[in-house]
Amino acid sequence: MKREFRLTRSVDIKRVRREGTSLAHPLVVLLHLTVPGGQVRATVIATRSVGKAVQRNRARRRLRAALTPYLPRIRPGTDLILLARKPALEASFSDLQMAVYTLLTRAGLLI
RNA sequence: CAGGCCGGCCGGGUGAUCGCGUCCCGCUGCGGCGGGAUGAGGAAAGUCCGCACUCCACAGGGCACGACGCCGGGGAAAGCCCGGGGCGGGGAAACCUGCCGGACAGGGCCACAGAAACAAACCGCCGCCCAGCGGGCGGUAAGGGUGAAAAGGUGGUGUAAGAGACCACCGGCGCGGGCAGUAAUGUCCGCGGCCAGGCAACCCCCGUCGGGAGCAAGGCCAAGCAGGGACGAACCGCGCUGCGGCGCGGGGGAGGCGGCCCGUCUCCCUGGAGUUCCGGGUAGGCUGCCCAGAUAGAUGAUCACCCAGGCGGGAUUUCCCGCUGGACAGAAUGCGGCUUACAGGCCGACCUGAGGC
RNA sequence: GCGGGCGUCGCCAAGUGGUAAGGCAUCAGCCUUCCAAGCUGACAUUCGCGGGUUCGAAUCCCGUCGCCCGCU
Repeated sequence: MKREFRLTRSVDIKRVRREGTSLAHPLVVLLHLTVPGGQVRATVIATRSVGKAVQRNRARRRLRAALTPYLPRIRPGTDLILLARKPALEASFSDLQMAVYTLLTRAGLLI
């Protein structure tokens, strides 16, 4: 995932968490917010509840890898956050990808 | 060969497809594109000790507080490393492991039990007296009993009974000396008094060291806003004066000084330094910051084969087949240590047992 | 990255060198026709865990694990 497509600003992330819509799945939670004008920006968060540093990094990397193929198909002007849950560590990669796809579809973000 | 023990090292490899950070080169329609190089650990971890570095004006003295404490060497330093010494614990052995200034400087504590816990007579023993199958006074720490702990052990002399009271040997302590060792210390000889607890991971005393905070330290830039209330030292002397003030000295106030005092520095003394309360604004960038160097955090995803290892089956001396399968863990200023976690494997030294030559 | 604090029964907790209070909950019994209340009794061989100091440790020292709070 290129830096261009990343949601990096602390304020932006706080805004999505505050004003965005959230959708839950056993493996991952999706938060998204429509922001006029911009391109797609996304980030992955794994909190301490997922595990220690190794587990958190691993969860983030796998989720990022699962999300990347869908980026070109997401409606522009969307900020989104993927929040890793603990079972995401044990899940297979195809299950992770399926979970991300399901969430994006339910949110109506795919074009 | 089996088991153990010590030290050191490694801690998957190759390839394919899709991707990421940083740097360099080239092209560019400035959005990028192409090529190349490079990209986690022995503990990166816990944050337990140090140091560099930065700010607190300088980092000064004393108190307080904290850490450390056998000897020698290494080290910038350290609750660090190496070697050695003493006392203790474990093991058959190789070896592993705990502790280490002072208890006549002083204070405190030692529950229960026990007569008594640092000063002592409950039973017993002995003497005398009352007098009688008991009691009183005195002597006695050898015996009994209590306890984690109660005036060194054995034998003798001695005595009313006893006791280092005295003697011999042994153990311990102190002093003096010889020898070995850089030293801690060891060992031998002589002398002494016979020697009255323990705990300083309780306070404490002695010695050594430590000023405080920490890269969210700190520096620069940009953006933004709105101020208000309370407290607050009566200054004094001298000199200059263009009469508005200014300078010097003393006194006082506030702060640096994050525990206190001294000392010291800065600012201020009535259009006022500053302290404090309420309210308002900001939550960005660059730097510090690295031959990995991010700034919500790059080294990943998927797969194949191989290599260790484990299990099962068939041959049974090395062979074949199938399944399984690689730990602990992810840099955020850098470095030196400590501690803790860790599948499996390699190398070397040593100990014990069994067998062969 | 850094600074500080707390772990005692299922829950809330006292105890800071001498053998672990108390309340709620739970269980058993009494009372009641039954329930509740009340009364009586039971309930911590590991004080988060592992070592050490001490005659003796929840308490003192060292290490370790978990949780909480604060700092841009």
